[in-house]
Amino acid sequence: MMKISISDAEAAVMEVLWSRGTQSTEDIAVALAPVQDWQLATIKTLLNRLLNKGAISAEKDGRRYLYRALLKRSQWQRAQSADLIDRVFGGSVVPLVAHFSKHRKLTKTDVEALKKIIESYGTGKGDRDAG
Amino acid sequence: MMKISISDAEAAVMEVLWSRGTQSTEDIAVALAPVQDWQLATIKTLLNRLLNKGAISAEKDGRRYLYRALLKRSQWQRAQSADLIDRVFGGSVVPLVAHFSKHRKLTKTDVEALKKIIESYGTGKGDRDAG
DNA sequence: CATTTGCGATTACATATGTAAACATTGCGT
DNA sequence: ACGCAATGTTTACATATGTAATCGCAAATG
Repeated sequence: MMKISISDAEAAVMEVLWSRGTQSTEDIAVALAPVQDWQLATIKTLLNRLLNKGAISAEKDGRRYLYRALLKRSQWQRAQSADLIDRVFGGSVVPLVAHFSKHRKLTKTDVEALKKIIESYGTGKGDRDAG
Repeated sequence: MMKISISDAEAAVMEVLWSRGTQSTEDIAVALAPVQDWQLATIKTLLNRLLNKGAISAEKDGRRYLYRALLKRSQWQRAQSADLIDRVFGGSVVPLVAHFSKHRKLTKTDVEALKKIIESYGTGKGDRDAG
């Protein structure tokens, strides 16, 4: 299982597939319009690159194609996190959280949420995916 | 204060300056030798790019230069973190930690450390930098 | 003083990425 | 059946990045 790595622009397209499921090029263009000032051509290019990388699949639907994410969002998030943690913080989440804490980037809600996560850690309360 | 963005290879060089302080090209080469299979020329290129980006400064020392990091490691870590959190997790650390938790990537020690951080959060125990 | 040589500066070149235009194909409407 | 419009495919081109080689100059050396 080769590691798929996608670029930022490509991730924007994936985001649409992740949140809206199977979509046509047009659908994606519509979904991205409010956030990305891209020509349709650009989206076509990105879809192609994603296809080549194996991050998405295409299934014919009449004249056009419907695209579906193969790479899962959680896979991607995990890879991105691991990458950051390794590259920037020497392999542990702790310095990252410490960093946020130190710079007062945690809201009251964040702290509460983190407490819950930490407290329930190891008690089997957290669900785990198939990985 | 413009935002400086450095590449991965450049970060490897910064890492040396951050951990060892002011260094000459040779020093850097020596420090990197065990981890990066680079020619001296490569390091020279990277130092130049870092200079242009304003991430480091150079001070003459006889025939050579001594380089010093201008961009602080914490600045960089903060920028990288913010970037990841925004790009991948919608702006909050919580999903990231949750993610790590879910995938059992937290060691016992991590959990303890996180508890401390969370508990002391807001009590003024954490120091803050000059912003 | 002429020559060698250690360094920084300049130039090079491939791949990835952002961003698109041009081209090709094929199903639709008339 | 034929031409047009919608879609996908190919080609394009600039910038960033990884990775170096080469050039040019100042300093050390004989």
